[in-house]
Amino acid sequence: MQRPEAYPITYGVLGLLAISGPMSGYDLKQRFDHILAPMWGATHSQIYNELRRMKELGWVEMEREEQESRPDRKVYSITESGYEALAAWQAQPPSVLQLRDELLLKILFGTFSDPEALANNIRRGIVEHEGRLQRYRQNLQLLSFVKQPPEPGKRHNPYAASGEEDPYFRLISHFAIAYEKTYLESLYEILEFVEKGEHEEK
Amino acid sequence: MQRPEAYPITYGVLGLLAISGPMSGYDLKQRFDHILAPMWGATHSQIYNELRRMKELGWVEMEREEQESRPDRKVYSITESGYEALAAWQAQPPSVLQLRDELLLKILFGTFSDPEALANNIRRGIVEHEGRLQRYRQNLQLLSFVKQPPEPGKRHNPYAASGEEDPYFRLISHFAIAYEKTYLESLYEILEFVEKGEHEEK
DNA sequence: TGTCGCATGTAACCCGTTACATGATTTC
DNA sequence: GAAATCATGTAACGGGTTACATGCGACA
Repeated sequence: MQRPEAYPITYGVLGLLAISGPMSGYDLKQRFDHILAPMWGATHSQIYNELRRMKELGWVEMEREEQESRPDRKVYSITESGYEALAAWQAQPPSVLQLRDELLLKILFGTFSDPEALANNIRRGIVEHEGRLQRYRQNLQLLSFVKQPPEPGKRHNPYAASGEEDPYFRLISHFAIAYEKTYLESLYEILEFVEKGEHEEK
Repeated sequence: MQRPEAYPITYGVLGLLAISGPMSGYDLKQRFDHILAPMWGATHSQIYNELRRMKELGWVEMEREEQESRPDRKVYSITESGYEALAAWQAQPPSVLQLRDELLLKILFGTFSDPEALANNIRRGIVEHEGRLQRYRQNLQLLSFVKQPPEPGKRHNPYAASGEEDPYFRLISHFAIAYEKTYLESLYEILEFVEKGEHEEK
């Protein structure tokens, strides 16, 4: 079987260009961290890589934007061929979700751990996920409008162009919020158990 | 910064040996798929690799078990030095959780997708996660006793040896069930929205 | 006759991570 | 004067996946 020409991360960048309009690699990284955080992560080096790949495939175009006293911005936009590639990927069955959660792994083997150290790590996890929950809630309030100035003769996100919010972004944000709430509830429950054991130890 | 001597997957295998007792690589793969499915995945080739790594580190020992008309089983058990390594890892702050969910990615860009194809993929996701939910529930009923015959002079899971269930396994299973329920609720909600749009399209 | 389960490995590949690199401007 | 932001890249490395490899017994 031959290797695919693109990967989920590729389509992640492509899709962001589709729903949010033309952007530089730098902007894409910021957007990625806000909007795609619940489902995919990417470093800036990866994004620049995918942009090069997609340019070679003809899925995106690049326009240089000159700036004084700063490096030029390279603004990428999705092409018609890019829209087709995006829809074709979306029609394929997705790969199976694979979690990789080191905190849960440490908890599972809790019998062999120092209770205090374990409790500390659970508390760290709670702080981390409380932060995520807040950010996702802010996303809904601040970023629910995926704005995009309509350009004549070009395709664009119909919701964004009309000033409405993209309903899929709202659905995914709800998902992310529900997810974090469930995650946190479990962590609090587990912490309670570990702290009880910590107490009995003394 | 130098590379670590071991990784989460390494400790996943090591921890399984700690809570479930001596096992072959083949057994570890089966256990892994059942117990660690909610938080980490591993192929058999990876497990054999980690066993080799840990044997070199002195964290596990191997004993060959001869069998007629089948390949010999190599039974691995955790050493005292392995227990120490496990606890040391557990005391370190865990790496940040990074989700990679291709289905959510496809949904987020739903504006540009064929609604019927998208709905089909959501239905696939529902089937997948309903299956997971069932398996995690069965885990709780069938595998809640992490049995392990007590061997004199050797360390072991105190819960398993006494015939009690490991409370951490129960907590993690509860987590996994709550997680899948939340995930499914969101998928049903999203499917409803997509099907409504599908209908209006006609 | 063929596929599934048992049982253990090796080889190739690449996405994703980490570190390195550059350099101006603005903020504390 | 240090740190953060803007802005774009390259290089090295390895964990994780996929495919290849072997061979017996049981079961349909």
